[in-house]
Amino acid sequence: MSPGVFDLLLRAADLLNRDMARSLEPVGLSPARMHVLWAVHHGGPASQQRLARELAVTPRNITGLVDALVATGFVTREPHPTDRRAVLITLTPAAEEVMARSVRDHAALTEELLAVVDPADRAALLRGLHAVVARLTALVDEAAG
Amino acid sequence: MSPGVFDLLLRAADLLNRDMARSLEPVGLSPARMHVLWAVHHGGPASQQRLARELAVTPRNITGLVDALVATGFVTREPHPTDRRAVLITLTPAAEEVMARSVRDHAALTEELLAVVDPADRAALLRGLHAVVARLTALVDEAAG
DNA sequence: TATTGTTATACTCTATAACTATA
DNA sequence: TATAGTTATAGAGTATAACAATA
Repeated sequence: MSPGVFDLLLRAADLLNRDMARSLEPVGLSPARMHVLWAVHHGGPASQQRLARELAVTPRNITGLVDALVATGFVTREPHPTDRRAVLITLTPAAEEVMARSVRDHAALTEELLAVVDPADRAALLRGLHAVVARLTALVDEAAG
Repeated sequence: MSPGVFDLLLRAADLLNRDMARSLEPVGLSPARMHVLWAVHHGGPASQQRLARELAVTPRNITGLVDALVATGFVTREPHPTDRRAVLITLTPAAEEVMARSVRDHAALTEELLAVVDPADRAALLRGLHAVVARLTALVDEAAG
């Protein structure tokens, strides 16, 4: 029996993580820190609480990631306009540049991956992946309560 | 524009990792340790060098994972029959049980995921994933040298 | 009283470098 | 001289619990 959806997705996951870690390394960013930048880039300046919710991680964890991103010049902690307890995590120009390049690389890889798929299979592949991701999302949400 | 292959794969990867971590937790296994058990289960008793190569990780890292698996009763270090420098990592009955259940869960999830895909799309989905994984493998291998 | 972020502490995974015992 | 594994050290990511400041 050839590998099923599960095996293929697992393998793809591993490879994607490897590839992303490799491409981030020269910029001095880890996957976890990139994830924070990505969340701020889509979604705008965010409180650490919001980031914790979006990355499904503890607030304490965000404190550490933001500390590192501040130290390396990718984000700043700005005062929240209406809540003096909170901060607004904001991207620096350096981070905006990284994100712009990331979006381009991202699009290039999407094209490259789709290019190796038989044109007749492309629509079905995307539909199938959508369905699978939706089911997985439901499973995980359900388990998380 | 709806999400492309890349986004869908990334999302699926994240969800799969979450789901696997969740299902392993009650058994007292982390993803990295499970990965070791999996490599020994398929492939038979292994030296730590072989495991390091298969998991693409340093030998020192394997020492730590094996230490933890020995301490929790999932593997034993047996003497290598012909090389007195090496050891053979072997699964305990407890680990064999865990693996048997894992294989069942694995098959169940594969079926469950495929079930939500339109039957007319299934073959194309598998072909497409195969092609994408092959391309990703080539990209990563090429980058690794 | 509830929420935002931080200090304190700890565990897991990972890496490099130096060392030992054996090949 | 090269290989298998370990000791020593370090850093990143993650978690819980207790605490301060503010809402």
